[in-house]
Amino acid sequence: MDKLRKHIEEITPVSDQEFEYIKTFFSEKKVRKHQYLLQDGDMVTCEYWIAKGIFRAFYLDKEGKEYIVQFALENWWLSDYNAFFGQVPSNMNIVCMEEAEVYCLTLLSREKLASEMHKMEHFFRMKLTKGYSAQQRRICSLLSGSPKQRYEEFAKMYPGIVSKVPKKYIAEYLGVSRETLSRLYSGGNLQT
Amino acid sequence: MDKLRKHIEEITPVSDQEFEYIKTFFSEKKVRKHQYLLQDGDMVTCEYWIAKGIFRAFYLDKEGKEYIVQFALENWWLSDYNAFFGQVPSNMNIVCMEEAEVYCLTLLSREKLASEMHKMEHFFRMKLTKGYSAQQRRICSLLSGSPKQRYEEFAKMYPGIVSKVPKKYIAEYLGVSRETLSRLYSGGNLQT
DNA sequence: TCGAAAGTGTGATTCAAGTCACACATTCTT
DNA sequence: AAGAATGTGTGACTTGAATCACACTTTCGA
Repeated sequence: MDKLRKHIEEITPVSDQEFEYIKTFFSEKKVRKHQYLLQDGDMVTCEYWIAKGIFRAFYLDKEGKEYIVQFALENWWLSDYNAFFGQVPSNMNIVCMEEAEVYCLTLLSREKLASEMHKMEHFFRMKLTKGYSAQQRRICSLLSGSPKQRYEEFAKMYPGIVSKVPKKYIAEYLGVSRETLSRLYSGGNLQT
Repeated sequence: MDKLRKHIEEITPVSDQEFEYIKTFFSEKKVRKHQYLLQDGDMVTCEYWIAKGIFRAFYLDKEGKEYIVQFALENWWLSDYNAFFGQVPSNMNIVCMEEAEVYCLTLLSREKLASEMHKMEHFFRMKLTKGYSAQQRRICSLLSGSPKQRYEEFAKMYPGIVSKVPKKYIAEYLGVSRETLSRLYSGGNLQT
């Protein structure tokens, strides 16, 4: 749990005592490759903080095609926030892609923690702020960029992901076909 | 300012006294059609709450093509949050499309307000939460939807915008060409 | 350790949407 | 009230990316 504390203290310091209390809101969970953390249609009880591992969050259209909404690595928060905050059934799936360990926080715990400790409310707000910004950049990139630009931008931003997950998922994240993505850096003038 | 109070009280009640204090953080501003609230390259000093009017927030690529990141109507918050939170020069433009009145809140004021009043921190977090969810839905729609689906979804979600702004901006928001959008509901099987 | 499954590159073909071009309608502006 | 600017529909043409198809490679699981 030390890593979680460090993560929180990137935003706001907490005393030993405070952290002891914060800890009680989380529960630990180990997840193996291919295991679902969340499935289509489930109620979303928790959000997850990833201590270790890689996940992808995607949803399926009627034809069963996958679209990746988010990757998540160590130190990231992850859930279907639409469903989590709105307390409606999820339409997303979250799957483990690499042996993982996560801490779970229910919505109730989250809100309790936020209301009892101003600094945790602040922490969550700052995290949300950063996420909001990142999403806005992604929207810009989806709207304007050619597949090539999108890929380059993504590769620059998240080199760790590019090297660790199969290309086809990157393609799904970028909104291009696997083949097109492949042609981008083989035929194309792109350094891996 | 009564409307602002009402807006805040949708999330959390505030006493007369508290609201008097909150008010001091905002400054009022009138904006006319075509006027820029924010321009490419500016430092972003404020975020804005719209008491009245319509805005569009867009950015321009190297070729000068416009991409709409967000529309904003009455009761919405608006800024280039990337630049605002990160305190870097904006790469967005915000233009008034209909006679408006806004309240301005600087980053400093915002953070001061949030740190002094837990309930305002909560308020901002809740707003951010909603915005985050909405963006996530938009990302899904951009990734998966055909132009037609995207348009239908948008029209359903924001009927007020569809009826009030020129189609070409809707097209820019959806990431399709003006012509394609036009063909969607003339040739196409789509009710206006 | 061997067969199956998953990941990847590349060609051929198709097609949806972008681009260009123009006519007409609507609304600003002075 | 007239002319300019803006908004909108529609045709013809072009094109970039999706799709389909297949070979080869790597990884995984029993």
